[in-house]
Amino acid sequence: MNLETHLHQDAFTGDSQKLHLHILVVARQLELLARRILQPHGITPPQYNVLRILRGQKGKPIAVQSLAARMVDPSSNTSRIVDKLVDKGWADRQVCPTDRRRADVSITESGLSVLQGLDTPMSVLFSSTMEGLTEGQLTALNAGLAQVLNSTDDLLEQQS
Amino acid sequence: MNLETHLHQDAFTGDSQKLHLHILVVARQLELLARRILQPHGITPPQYNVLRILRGQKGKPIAVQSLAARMVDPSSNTSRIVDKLVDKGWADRQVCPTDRRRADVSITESGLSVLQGLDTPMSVLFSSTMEGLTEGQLTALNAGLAQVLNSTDDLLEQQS
DNA sequence: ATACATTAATTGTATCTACATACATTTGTG
DNA sequence: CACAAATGTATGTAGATACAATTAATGTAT
Repeated sequence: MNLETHLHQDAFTGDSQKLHLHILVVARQLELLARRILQPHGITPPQYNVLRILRGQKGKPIAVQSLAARMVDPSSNTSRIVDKLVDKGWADRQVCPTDRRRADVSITESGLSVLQGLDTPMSVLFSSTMEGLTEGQLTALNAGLAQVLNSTDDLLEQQS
Repeated sequence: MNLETHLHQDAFTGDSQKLHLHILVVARQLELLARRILQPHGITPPQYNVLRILRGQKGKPIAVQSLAARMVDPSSNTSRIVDKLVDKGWADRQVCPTDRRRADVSITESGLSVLQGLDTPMSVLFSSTMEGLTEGQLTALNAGLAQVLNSTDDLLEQQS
């Protein structure tokens, strides 16, 4: 099923607009698929994202703002996402000794084991959604999106 | 700025995961840019999406469910999005004469003129975000994402 | 015709998000 | 040291979203 069929639309005004829509639609689908996997475990995609970052710290605590900078969706609500994780016992938060404004966040054993159970289904998701692509296409797509990311970063920076 | 820098991360576990993240991050950026344009006019991205679909109907009314099928984000809240548009006088809703369960939605003159004012900035957005790409890259990206869309459609259908 | 299932849209509810703001702490400057 | 500015986090609030349940109209089978 192509984009036209997916959106029940005949054509688009240009390849740029089509790519724009393609990116939005596919992102939406990927998030939906991830949600289906995470939901039974009581985790939302942003929560999963934060847990992954925490695990990547390999024990080293991280400040909330650094966490936000590493997230796919760097909203201003990282505090509340961390709240949820702490409530569930998957993360630990304590005041940073050297700068008491900061909150050091780290993952707990329980958080690690939840993540571990998700590793396989999530990596199966990654590969199965991309399995129709050749290695060359994968590289080309990543390169192209890197270029778009460049443009959007510029445009966003230029506004702020 | 590449994805690694953007997410403050060193590497990814594979090209599939990287592409997955690329798509999510770029989609997020594109939506943010669109939001900046739409916000001063009091329109949200989903509302804009619906208005565009209504205009594409060229006067022919459309049912809420068909509207939902054509949206980028086919959430179950199309009713409430239409509510907002009707409240602002941009859309019109009336009971379908042949099937009174259905609600026929159409765009108003006022809605058309709001859209018209957004056409230029939005198409500038489309082209400026994609301007770093060659025509060939655009085509390749669209083809690649069409392939991914295929896979995600399959996976989602298979679940439901 | 009546009962039952199906379809279309809306509504309820909890959660999540955006954006602005508040509060505490730290840093820089005279 | 005093004091303004900047920084890090948390919260208040309105609006949006996900998912389930509900209402209303139509289709279908006996």
